Amino acid sequence: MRFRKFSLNFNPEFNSMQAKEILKQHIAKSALLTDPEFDYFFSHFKFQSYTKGQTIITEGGKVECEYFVVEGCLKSFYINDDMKMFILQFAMPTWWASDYNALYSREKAMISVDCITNAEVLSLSNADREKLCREIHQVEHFFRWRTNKGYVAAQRRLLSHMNNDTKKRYEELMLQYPALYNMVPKHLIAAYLGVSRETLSRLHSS
Amino acid sequence: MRFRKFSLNFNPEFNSMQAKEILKQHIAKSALLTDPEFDYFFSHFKFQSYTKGQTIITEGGKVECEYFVVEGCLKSFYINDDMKMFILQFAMPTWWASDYNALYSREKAMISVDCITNAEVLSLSNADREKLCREIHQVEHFFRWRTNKGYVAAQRRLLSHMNNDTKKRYEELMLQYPALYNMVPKHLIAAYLGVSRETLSRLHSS
DNA sequence: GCGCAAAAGTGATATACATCACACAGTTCC
DNA sequence: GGAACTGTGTGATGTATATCACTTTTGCGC
Repeated sequence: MRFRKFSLNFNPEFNSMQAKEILKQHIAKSALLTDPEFDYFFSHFKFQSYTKGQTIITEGGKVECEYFVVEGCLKSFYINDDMKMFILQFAMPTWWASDYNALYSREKAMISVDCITNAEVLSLSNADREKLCREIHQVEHFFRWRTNKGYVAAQRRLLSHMNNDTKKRYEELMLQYPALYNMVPKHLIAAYLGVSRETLSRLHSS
Repeated sequence: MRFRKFSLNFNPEFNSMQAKEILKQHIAKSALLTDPEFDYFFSHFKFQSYTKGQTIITEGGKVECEYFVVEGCLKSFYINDDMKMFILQFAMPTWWASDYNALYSREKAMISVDCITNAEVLSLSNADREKLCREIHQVEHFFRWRTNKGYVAAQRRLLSHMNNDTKKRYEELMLQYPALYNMVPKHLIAAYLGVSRETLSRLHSS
């Protein structure tokens, strides 16, 4: 039997209503919104389907939105002058992705975002986020907590990068996201760890 | 003439009123508070003086506060099992420092904070921050923006670490904070860059 | 000013990782 | 089923950086 290694893991039945429920549960973890408040909040999101390989944010372009992943897997990445790619984040369901510097500072994107698998996302524009934050105190609260979580995670990853060798960082990543192993090609995992694909490959044999 | 390389850069006249003004200017950049609101906000801070070498947050201990630097320079750092130190942040005037994971999650500190020079800080407890965020919407707004800035900076630094060699990262740091060169010993700069002091030393000769 | 301790520089050697080159396996598409 | 492409494994070699050991310089208390 043929084993589809990079299975799409994609449910075509997915729709906006299920997405709404997933976002609702997600928000509820750190903010208290009444049902009407949440409905109003949700009305600012656009439900969007992307196919594997599609680009959502392009380096050098404008960034208008941030994206809440409902299904599938995105990556946000940077490509340097030697065309080498570095992955900042794999965005799995209930994760958010964007180029936050570009988004907040109205600058051109330095970071790209694209789809590793087919994906369903909810997009929210910068203008609408700021509007919602102004209008609903608890929304501002939610975004403060979410950003704080991201900040702590980024610091932790930086520390891990300074402190640990490739093998240790790889094991950490697999412990945190076991699903990645069969979902994304190894050279992308290498690009996340910041090593060459060859070095990553050799880890298994040692 | 003897040149005091690690000058204290310390103004004994500094007092709570000047600190208040510095904090006010800092907040005003991203939030709009009325004077009474700011006075109320400020009333939750404690003005504290520390001397060079004093520890503010100890690894393994409780973390109750975050610290706004008014004068001097702090460092937040992690020490690994081999007793090697990694510096997460140099905190200069108008910067904030704490172990944000421990502070938000009520866990024990993994990160320490101490004083590179004599320092004047304003401390704010976690409980008071949350209270103020609840009571004054603009305060929550301020902390969202501040945290977002930190998040973007941490991501940028992670990228720089994956992308650039030591020399480039050193030059970046010196460009961003020229004052550090004469303010902190070189082995601390090495600990920030994540390289050995020997390697940093050899950069100059090449 | 003297003496100790902390900081900084330097040489020799070891090592993790990058890079280049190539083989081959798996997937996709006609 | 075969071609083309993408992904993966592996050997040989080069290089940046760590580590260890030692010396020199600087800062600071007495």
